[in-house]
Amino acid sequence: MTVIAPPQGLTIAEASERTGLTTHTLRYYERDGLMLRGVGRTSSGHRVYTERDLTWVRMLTRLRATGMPIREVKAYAALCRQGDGNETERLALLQNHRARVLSQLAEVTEHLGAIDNKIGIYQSALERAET
Amino acid sequence: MTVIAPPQGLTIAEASERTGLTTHTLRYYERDGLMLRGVGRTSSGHRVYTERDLTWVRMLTRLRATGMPIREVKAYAALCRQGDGNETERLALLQNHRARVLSQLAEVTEHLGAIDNKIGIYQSALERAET
DNA sequence: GCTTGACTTCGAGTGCGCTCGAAGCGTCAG
DNA sequence: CTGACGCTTCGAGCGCACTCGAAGTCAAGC
Repeated sequence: MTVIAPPQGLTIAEASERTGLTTHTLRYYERDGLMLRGVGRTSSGHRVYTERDLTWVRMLTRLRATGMPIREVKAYAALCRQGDGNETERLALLQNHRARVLSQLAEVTEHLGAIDNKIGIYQSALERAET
Repeated sequence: MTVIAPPQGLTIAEASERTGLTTHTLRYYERDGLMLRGVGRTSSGHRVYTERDLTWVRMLTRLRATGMPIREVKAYAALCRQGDGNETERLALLQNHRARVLSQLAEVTEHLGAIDNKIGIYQSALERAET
């Protein structure tokens, strides 16, 4: 019967829809300690997602989408959870990640260039064949 | 006792060194049908890698490094193995892959931008803190 | 008051791509 | 002749990130 999300809160189904993650994955992330804090519950135990939760999930999604392993996201979440005073560590973690992503982008781009060459070879072979 | 590579051939250890793949991985690729043709053997059954084999392994590495799944590499290998006449399919496969890689690059780049913003925020927060 | 269905927890299962270990053999230095 | 080494095959195991299924609960509509 459609759980009514309490004022300002979203059900897990709504959170799923807005983040593009499945409800399974959202629960898994919470279980695994990737959320900033445990997600709130209604009196009946249903999850209530706030906008802050969604904002965090979106950040988390960016980290994951750029290849940060779960365990490192977890470490970052732990730092944020701890509160003020460790900004230097958080910054270092993100900069580290940034460097890795950049070098991976460069690598992929280089490989792509070689693949493009191959594509070019097939294309001109086919052109020659059809004349 | 150091297997003497036959004229123009390389042992799996040498192939490993030149490709950066472990001998385990090289054997696994062959087992799994990713090689163009089975790698040659000496009379005693040891693998003999030719330059052509290495060239193929390097292509294969590029495909893998850009995220092509093993099963698709296998499909591409099968097309090449089949010989002339399916260049259109090979081209389509590569172009398809190229498109996926490009959109993935774009996505990662976009996420990276957001992460960069976060980094900027931490940096200016830290600067403000130390004055 | 009963059915419905979206939620809950828990733990097991899946797919991918390696990665590793065990057991055996062939060749050569000593 | 012996021992060591580097290969061989085969099959099992692993790490990651989900993904799924089962069994139960709870609130609302009929």
